[in-house]
Amino acid sequence: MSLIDNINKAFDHRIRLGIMSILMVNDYADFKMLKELLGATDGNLASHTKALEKEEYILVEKQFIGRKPNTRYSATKLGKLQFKKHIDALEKLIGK
Amino acid sequence: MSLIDNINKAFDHRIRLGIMSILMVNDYADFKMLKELLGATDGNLASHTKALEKEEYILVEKQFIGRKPNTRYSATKLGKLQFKKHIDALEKLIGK
DNA sequence: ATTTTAACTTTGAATTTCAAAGTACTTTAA
DNA sequence: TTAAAGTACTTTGAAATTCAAAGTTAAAAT
Repeated sequence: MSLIDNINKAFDHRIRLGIMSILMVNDYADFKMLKELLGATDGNLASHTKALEKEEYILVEKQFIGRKPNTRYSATKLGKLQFKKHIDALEKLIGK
Repeated sequence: MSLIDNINKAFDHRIRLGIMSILMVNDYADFKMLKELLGATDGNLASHTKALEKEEYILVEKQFIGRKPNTRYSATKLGKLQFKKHIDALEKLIGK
């Protein structure tokens, strides 16, 4: 068991780290919100949300608000758990 | 200025994060030590140290110990500074 | 009616990651 | 003493990932 075993590969990237951080404190965030908060381009954000969705760390819900499409994201129970583990591992790694 | 502006891309990867963490508390670490602590393969570790070297975040020194080649790494002043900034940014991001 | 804006998705090129194989010795064992 | 095994990396190139440009579809503004 190495030093970085509990560092989760899925959260290695700063945009995915950002997405999860946002979804830990907000029940939902939509595409636009994530995009603005993270300063990501559309395609880039889409691929990172897709990666987290694939791991089942976030849930994607598509709906219409009025007549406009809207995609909103939330963290799954698994995602929250794994993210917490990741943070703990990070703290252990850097906190000494 | 977005949420993740101060998250340093160079430290996004867990192996590079591990290397820097080790070099923050140890003046030096050699290839073998990094490899064991991080559980990385040779080629993989080499490419991550190269990436950090390119940014001038670590210093690479090659010497012989007895008759064996030995490569040791240390964090540069810049590397330490940038890593601290990164950690601060991480804490801000995840600490609520 | 036409242009602009919004909210994404698709695409594929560029970059990054990774481990297998290679290099250049040194050490051990026969 | 010479062959086999180990050490300490480096090189290579295939695979995976990242990224933004361009595309799509429809709404809003002019």
